[in-house]
Amino acid sequence: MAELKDLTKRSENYSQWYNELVVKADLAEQSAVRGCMVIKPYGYAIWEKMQRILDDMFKATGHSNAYFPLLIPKSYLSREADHVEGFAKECAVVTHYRLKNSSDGKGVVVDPAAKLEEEMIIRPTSETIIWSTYKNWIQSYRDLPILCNQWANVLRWEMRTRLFLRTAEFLWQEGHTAHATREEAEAEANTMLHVYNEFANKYMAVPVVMGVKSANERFAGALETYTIEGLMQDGKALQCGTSHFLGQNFAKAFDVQFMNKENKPEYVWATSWGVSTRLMGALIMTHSDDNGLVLPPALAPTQVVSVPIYKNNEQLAVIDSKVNELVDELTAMGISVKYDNADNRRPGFKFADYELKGVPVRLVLGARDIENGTIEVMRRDTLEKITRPIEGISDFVKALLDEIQLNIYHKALKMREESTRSVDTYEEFKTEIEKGGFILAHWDGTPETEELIKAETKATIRCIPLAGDKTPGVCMVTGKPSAQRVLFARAY
RNA sequence: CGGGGUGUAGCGCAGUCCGGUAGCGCACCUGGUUUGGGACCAGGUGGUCGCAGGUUCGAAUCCUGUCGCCCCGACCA
Repeated sequence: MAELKDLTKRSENYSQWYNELVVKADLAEQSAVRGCMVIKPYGYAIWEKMQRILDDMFKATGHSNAYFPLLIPKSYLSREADHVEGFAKECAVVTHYRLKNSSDGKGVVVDPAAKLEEEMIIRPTSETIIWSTYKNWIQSYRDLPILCNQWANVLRWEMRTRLFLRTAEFLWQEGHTAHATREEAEAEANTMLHVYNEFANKYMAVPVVMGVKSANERFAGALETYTIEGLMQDGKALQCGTSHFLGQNFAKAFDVQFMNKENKPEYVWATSWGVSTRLMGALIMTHSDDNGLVLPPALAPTQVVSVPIYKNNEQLAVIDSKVNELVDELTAMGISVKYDNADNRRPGFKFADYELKGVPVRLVLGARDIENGTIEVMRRDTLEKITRPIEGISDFVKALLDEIQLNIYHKALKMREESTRSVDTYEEFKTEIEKGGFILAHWDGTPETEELIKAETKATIRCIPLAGDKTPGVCMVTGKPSAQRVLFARAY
């Protein structure tokens, strides 16, 4: 049972609030292993729901799951120049395959005789191992497309870590597809961006902006990186998912050619795309409040919790039978419901605990309600309590869950819209960026200008939005022409 | 790798300046009364004070060394 001390207020120290919430809501904790995280059962249950929905969406768009090795020979990583440069600084390396007893009799040491001829990298991402494999799978245009996804863990040796947002090891899915034409690969990258967009908006209730990354922020080895960007409650942006058009870079690096319909050899076109347990961070930082987690009904492991209030066993027996009926009804409607009649916690404790855990709806039934034929309904998003006739309560709860899902989305969307503004001068930009949020501004399209802005303000271009205002203008820094406004923010 | 903190019960901390029987809150256990928003009363369990030396009659406290962790920065999804 979680310890139910009050959380730090969000407004006082957002980072501290976030960390406490993750730990106290029983989602995850820091492991003793450097930079790594233990995802606890409650947190994992949410991740599993995300996985299941995403997996269905991938299948619906024609993809299949597969699995590739954790270890990547060092030479593979260096085949693609940009790729190795992007990841080299954060790779864990396996150099030996055996331990032996220490000569002083205490513990074990690495056996120097067991040095690997070629070191292995623990995958930071799987493009290289997968493309070395795809080489053997592809001879003809008839072998294409290959549409694979894998659910896996990856390791990036980060300097500083934060639960869910940046951990050394993290869980994710990575899709890796191979196509016969450029158009098809570009369409695939675009399709998956939209899958992520739908998932974030519809299921996570996290409004995101779809866009293209600038060259500086592009994935190492990609020709184009598409992204969904969210805005957290503290005004910082969070990259929630990316989809990359890789062109023929990896096909060339791993010499993956196929015979096209004209019987001519051609390099394969590629995409990769991924979302990670970082989405858990996005979920937490978008909706939660000072009472704890607020979960969208679509992802809440428990959507409804029922708590009885009674003075003696006779009363409890009556309430039990009434609630059990209700539980059956709700379960039959596909709603996950928990009846907590454990008598080792008092009602007030349970209320606070389920609020901390973000359960969307709470039903309270007491002797008073039994007499009146009523039940108390509390919704987590607004914390409003109402007492209603118990008759027809299942339908009411089902509708309420849908309403909560929409309400938290609109609340987050409203917050984002209020935190998004356009500026035209660099001076104004410098003032506004201090207040947090998204800023739309003109940029001349050069990496140099972007770097200057980053160095002076810590703000980066989150993306060049796909939708919205496409009016040209002039760069706020250099005065050179700009095709459209781009989205700036300080980011996690 | 730089700058700043910190290490005392499962967790959060006081005690360290000025050496003298190791404490508080939470959690946990037992019994009772309670139960419509984080219960109360009584009793109880639990700590080689990060580690190693030194000074002293006596060290959580002073000295020396060492290790770990946290925060800020560089790096980054």
